[in-house]
Amino acid sequence: MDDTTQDGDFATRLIAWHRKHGRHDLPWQATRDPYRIWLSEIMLQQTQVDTVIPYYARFLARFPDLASLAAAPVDDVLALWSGLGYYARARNLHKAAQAVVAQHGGAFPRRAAEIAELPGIGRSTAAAIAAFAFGERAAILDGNVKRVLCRAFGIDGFPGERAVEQRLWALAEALLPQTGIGTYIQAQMDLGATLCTRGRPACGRCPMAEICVALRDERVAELPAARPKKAVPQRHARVAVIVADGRVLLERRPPSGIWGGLLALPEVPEHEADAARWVAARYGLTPRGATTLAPLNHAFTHFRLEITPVRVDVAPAGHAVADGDHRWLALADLEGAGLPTPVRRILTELARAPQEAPQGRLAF
DNA sequence: GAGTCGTGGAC
DNA sequence: TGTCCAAGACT
Repeated sequence: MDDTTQDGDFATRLIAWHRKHGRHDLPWQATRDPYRIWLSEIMLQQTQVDTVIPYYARFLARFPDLASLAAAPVDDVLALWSGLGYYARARNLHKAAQAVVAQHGGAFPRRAAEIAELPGIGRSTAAAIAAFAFGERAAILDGNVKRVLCRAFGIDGFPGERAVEQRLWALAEALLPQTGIGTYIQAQMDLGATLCTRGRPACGRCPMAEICVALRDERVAELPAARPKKAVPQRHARVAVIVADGRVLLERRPPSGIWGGLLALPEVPEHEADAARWVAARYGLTPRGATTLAPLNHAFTHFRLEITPVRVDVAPAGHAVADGDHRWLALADLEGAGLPTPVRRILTELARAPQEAPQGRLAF
């Protein structure tokens, strides 16, 4: 089939549908400010709209414009990102803001090709920003568009595969209307998010029903093709909950890897049998007792992690090891810190019942 | 090209 | 409870 000509007025159908049935009241739709559009696109990467909305509002309240973001310490940015996941997005956002100030005099670049040079912005996100903020005629290819195109045009193969993705990009480019790009792109996203959904698509109300290959061939449920399955490994970690004077010791994680750059509970090396002795040796603290707490499970996309917290009460000792990569966090002050979700859960429970009797076995 | 990177919603 | 994956990018 010729993707470039047999489009059945794809864009025309989509835009007409969007006028009546699209989403028009999302918080980032009321502006053409590239900063606000950019922020929304980054937060929405691999993240659903309902999850983003409160983060978006808090972030803009603290950083109303690009200059304020560029001038802020990265820890403040990470704190506002805490719980949203994919923290490299926050670090790249911060870096990109500084790059715009340094290289573009604070004015956000207007063309998709330039926008894509900024850290954390790939081809699809750059196109979305350029289209929404500046009306550039550029194609996006996110999860929604992939799903809609695979179904409407009956495209086989896993969309993450190179050849399939190239074909989808070409198709997305070919389908672009001459005008009304911003509306068209929003319409694509809305169709995928509200109607051509993964689970139960509402084909009865779909503007593409007359031309949809998957619907015609009764292949809606099998398109797009599923990701090839892989075994998800199970990992284990012990973390030290070092408590002194109602405060807990946090340690910054390495810049790359899981929870990169975030403050988190120190991870006890696997070969260390005695967590308390390790704490004494590593931090120069004086343990008064250690208790293994109830383990908790955290599921990532690509592995499972069982976290066993070991509470180590130590003598105050002037709160040693306080530097840029360590921080004694008061349990009463959990909200402001940029913490991974499991760490926040552990500490919230600790703050709720700090004197609670040990739940697990004693470490020594 | 295949791994890595978080979290929560949907089923 | 498990499985899949969402407005992807980077290495």
